[in-house]
Amino acid sequence: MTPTRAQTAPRTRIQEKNRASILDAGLMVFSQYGFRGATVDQIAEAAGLSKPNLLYYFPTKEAVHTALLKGLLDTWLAPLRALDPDGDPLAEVQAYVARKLTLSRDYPRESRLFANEILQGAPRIEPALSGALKTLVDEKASVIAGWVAKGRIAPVDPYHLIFSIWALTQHYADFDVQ
Amino acid sequence: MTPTRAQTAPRTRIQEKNRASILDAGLMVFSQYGFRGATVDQIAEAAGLSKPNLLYYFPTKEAVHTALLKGLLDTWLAPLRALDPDGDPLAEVQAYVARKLTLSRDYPRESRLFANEILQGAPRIEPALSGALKTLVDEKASVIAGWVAKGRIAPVDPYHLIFSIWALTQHYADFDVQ
DNA sequence: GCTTGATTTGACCGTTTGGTCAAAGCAACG
DNA sequence: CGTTGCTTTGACCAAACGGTCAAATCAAGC
Repeated sequence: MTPTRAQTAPRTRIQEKNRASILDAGLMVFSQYGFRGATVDQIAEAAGLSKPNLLYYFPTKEAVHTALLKGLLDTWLAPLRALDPDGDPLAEVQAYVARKLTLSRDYPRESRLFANEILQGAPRIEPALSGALKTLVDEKASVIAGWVAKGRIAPVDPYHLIFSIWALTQHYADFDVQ
Repeated sequence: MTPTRAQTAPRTRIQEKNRASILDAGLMVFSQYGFRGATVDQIAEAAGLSKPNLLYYFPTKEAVHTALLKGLLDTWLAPLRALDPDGDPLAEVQAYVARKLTLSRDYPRESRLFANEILQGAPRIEPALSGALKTLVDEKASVIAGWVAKGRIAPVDPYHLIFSIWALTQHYADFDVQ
């Protein structure tokens, strides 16, 4: 009925394949040039499609970008989500670092896309981020603060710790051109 | 004679003022949207000038960007350059961190401009960077390696150390919107 | 106040951009 | 084979883009 396919569940095999190609191409182009710097033609060519064909699967350029960010958040938040308040602090933090590092290494384009969005003041991620991510960060920061209070780890600012790990792992991905 | 003003030495008061306005505006816009995402109109408006008037001082959009990067490198390399091989290792590294942190805090836009350029694979900075910066980094890395060899500091990979400091300080600037 | 050179701008140009649309191609199923 | 609905595309559009140009404005010395 509606000309544009549903975002949630691709029906046919060909739709699944093309949507995947577009997202993959979009990830590549957006992460390099940012939202405004990326062109639909560029993404379409990288996906092996014509421009109108791409617009058949995603109504606008922004729709591709939004879909990427949405799919990204889950993956990106997973390592932090797994931080267990009842586990051994040092082991938990080390596990978190390891997971985050693996992510940044395995998904450098996702990491760059995220960094690029942040650079622009996160205008498109704000709704999804300020809700889920901020809550999660606050929650896990209080977990770390609890460990500090019980003297189980050295006294550090929890936000500083999360932030430092994030910065370090992300930059390993961002700067791998050097 | 030539319609475009010389890049090196602005003559009149008004030229100096306008060139400064343009560079300031360009820094703001480029650091947010990247090279391709930034528009000349946007920069001109931010500088309080008309588009043709901006093009009167800088022949192209790329000229503004190049001028910014060129002026940036000196400032950016200064903290690393000051690392003294004959000084006390710990004090030297701490001083370097402090200088770099101050820079990233005082010049967040410059930091973002640099990060944005890196994200795009540094297509415009390559000539100036691969020469000066790479040599400098290699040089200072060998200084740190010397300290390690003499047992004056804990054994760390010099590149890893420099890289870590860079990543951390830079991200303090990049992510200050959060 | 007139001249000279620096400065500023409105109008314009060719290209690229995001997006539309009608028509064509295609696969599957009766 | 013919119909039905999914897929693809060439042609097109209005807006925005980087950049040009001739003409207007301005500042300053004579």
